[in-house]
Amino acid sequence: MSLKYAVLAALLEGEASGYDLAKIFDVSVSNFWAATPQQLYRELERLTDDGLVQARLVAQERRPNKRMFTLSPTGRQDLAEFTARQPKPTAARDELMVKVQALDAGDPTAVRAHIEERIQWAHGKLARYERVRAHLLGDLDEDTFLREGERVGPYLTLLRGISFEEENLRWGERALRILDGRTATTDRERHGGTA
Amino acid sequence: MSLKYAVLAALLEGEASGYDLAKIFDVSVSNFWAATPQQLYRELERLTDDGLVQARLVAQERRPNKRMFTLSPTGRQDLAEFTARQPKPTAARDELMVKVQALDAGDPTAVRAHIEERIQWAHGKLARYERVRAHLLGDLDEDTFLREGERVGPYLTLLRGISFEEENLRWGERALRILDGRTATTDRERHGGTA
DNA sequence: ACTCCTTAGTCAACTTGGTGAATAGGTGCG
DNA sequence: CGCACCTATTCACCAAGTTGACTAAGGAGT
Repeated sequence: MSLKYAVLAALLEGEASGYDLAKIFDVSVSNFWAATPQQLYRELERLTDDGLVQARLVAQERRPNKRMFTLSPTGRQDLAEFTARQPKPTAARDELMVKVQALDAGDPTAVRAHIEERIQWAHGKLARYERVRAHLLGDLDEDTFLREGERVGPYLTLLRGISFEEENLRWGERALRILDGRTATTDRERHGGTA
Repeated sequence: MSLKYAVLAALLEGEASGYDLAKIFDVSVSNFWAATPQQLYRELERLTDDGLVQARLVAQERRPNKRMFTLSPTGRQDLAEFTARQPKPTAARDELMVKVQALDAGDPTAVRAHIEERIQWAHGKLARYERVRAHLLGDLDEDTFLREGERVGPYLTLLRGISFEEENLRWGERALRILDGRTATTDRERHGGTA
């Protein structure tokens, strides 16, 4: 149900094509609601049928034609009503954590490598987020923007995304230290230390 | 695909019924992989058919009969291989954030209230996590456990869960301050201040 | 006595989400 | 000159998740 509203919320930024939305989702929305391009196209189709967005065909030369979508008044109101309804609790889905959970009965060095990749990934995400942040702020400083900007919503979700990735980083570093501490211990034991 | 391995990983703790697993998922696993009881029962059925878990019927008096599931050697190996494969990136699904994103075109006071609820929820989760942590540690202190415990996996995922909720708390408090700062500004403007 | 909660599970229907490929011209790189 | 990537979308299928009801018995609270 929420993909619908994630799309409507994304269209608050203005007219966009399915392709545009796919990119927007990729860089920012995916942080709290991931969706593949196919999901977006399908959802836009439905939203158009239900009159929540208006579609218009833009013929292009040297590029495929595209359909641009705008939030309709009905869509805007539906979205507003949605914000007032009680949200469902967060549903996390992190495959890495499943592997970490099973680490002791699995392949600890492989899992260690996955954690390192996750750390690299987080660095990349943070760099992209910083660019989104600069873009959102425009020429205002943060305090002014937060007090007077017309759209703090996207900034707040961005802050959540940033602290999520920072937390990923801190957790990852700690996890690596812990795992390294253990292999060190195991080595010592192997050479006849503790036992 | 990962629900399968989340279940297998949970069975590393020992034999459990579907009902037990539902509770385990509720308090700890749900943090990185949420699942409803129905999903678990279905998955256990499949895993039994595929020989990855062994099922045994336990007749009970004054309680409904139950089926207890154990990880089979094949299941254990499948799980180990899974840990070595590259994980998919995290897929977040947070309805509250969708509402926050649309906040400026929606109902800011309602969203504010949702954030407050989220904060309360996070407090509750943290309290439960502390109990899980104490249970995992047993009589060891953290350092010893992390160096010598046989199963650090569940502890590491728990740490991630704890810092996630702490981050929720910090973000929530900050978001509330920001929103309050804005209504204050709006009030001043209404009384003829800034313009 | 009545109701609600807990244990323990099953079934069916439905809604979402994910995968992979097809189409098709344009651009950039070496 | 060819190959890979970018724009832009669609189709078809398959996998996964969600909802709600139903069964059944015991215990706890009012």
